[in-house]
Amino acid sequence: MHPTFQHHDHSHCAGDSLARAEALMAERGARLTPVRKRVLEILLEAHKALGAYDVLQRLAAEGYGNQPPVAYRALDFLVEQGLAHRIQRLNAFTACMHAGEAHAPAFLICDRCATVAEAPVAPIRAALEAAAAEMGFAVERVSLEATGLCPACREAA
Amino acid sequence: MHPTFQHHDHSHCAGDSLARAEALMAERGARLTPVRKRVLEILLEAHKALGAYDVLQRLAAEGYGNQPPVAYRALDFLVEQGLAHRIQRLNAFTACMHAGEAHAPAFLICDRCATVAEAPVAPIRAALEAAAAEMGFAVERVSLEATGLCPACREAA
DNA sequence: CTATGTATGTAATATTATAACAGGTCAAGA
DNA sequence: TCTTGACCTGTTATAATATTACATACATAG
Ligand SMILES: [Zn+2]
Ligand SMILES: [Zn+2]
Ligand SMILES: [Zn+2]
Ligand SMILES: [Zn+2]
Repeated sequence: MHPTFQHHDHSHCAGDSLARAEALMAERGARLTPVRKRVLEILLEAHKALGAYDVLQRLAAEGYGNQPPVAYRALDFLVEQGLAHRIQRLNAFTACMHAGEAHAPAFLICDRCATVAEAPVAPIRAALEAAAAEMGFAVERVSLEATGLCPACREAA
Repeated sequence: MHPTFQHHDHSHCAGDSLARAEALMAERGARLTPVRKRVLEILLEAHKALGAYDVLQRLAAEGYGNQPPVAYRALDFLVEQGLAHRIQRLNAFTACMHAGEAHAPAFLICDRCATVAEAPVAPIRAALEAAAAEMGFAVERVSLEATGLCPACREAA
């Protein structure tokens, strides 16, 4: 079973990801400011997709600004930097589990518990690009999102 | 080059699709009422993704109701019946070019002109389902959307 | 220090979507 | 025929998501 779906001490992977993120940002000269860092932490702690307003609520509770742009700007930054992904289907955001690794992820979204896992699908992307090229279309960005039931919810059902 | 991206007399494919839709609905005992039919026509005429409010505006101009549910209900019906698709990335809807054919489409969305084409990707879906199964995840619905440049806009650029 | 670019805070507004309820149509069955 | 029930349409109101515009603060380079 994939680690995302296993019961695990999540504080570990959150800590690791955070450290990796800080290293990456330093390397690139990008600024992981307090708000941005806190938003990343919030996403990592949640381990599932959160809406911008969910994030905003938590920020506000901690003394950061409580207007939508505060959340959207931080989230947009994280997405640009590849530290988070946007899940179109949910109008929500999730921390990237492979920051800096140059990956073309597919997202597996549980309909029940909203857990989001990233599946590796490089070959799929290649196949799509080939099909598109035949049609004369130049692919730039791909989003591949699947909904269904995660192992835990499947058992429960 | 794929037909969607070619210059073509679009009234033909719109007419064909509409006829096919009526046949399908009759077969299933579903009702393609005037509003629903008109919405499908609007999508077919546009040949690109339209937002619910774009559709609504046209409906209202023709004497139908001018409140959001009028558009959303018709669009939801068309999507349920497989006569249209929702494009998550654009919060928009587009007529299906293969109604009744049981297909798992990928959408190629032009960043410039918003034209949307359906690419056939049955093998891709199979590959994704296999990858997900290995992680214990049961896929139910897949949405695969790519943005980029269509042939025409590519030439222009 | 001062200018410059960048980040944050806030108000206002735009865009997308749904809930809840009132009538209207139509066909099946008493 | 009349009633019932399913379903479609219309409308009001509101929720949820997202952006624009502008003011302020803060860093760093010159
Ligand atoms: Zn990722
Ligand atoms: Zn689940
Ligand atoms: Zn289709
Ligand atoms: Zn184009």
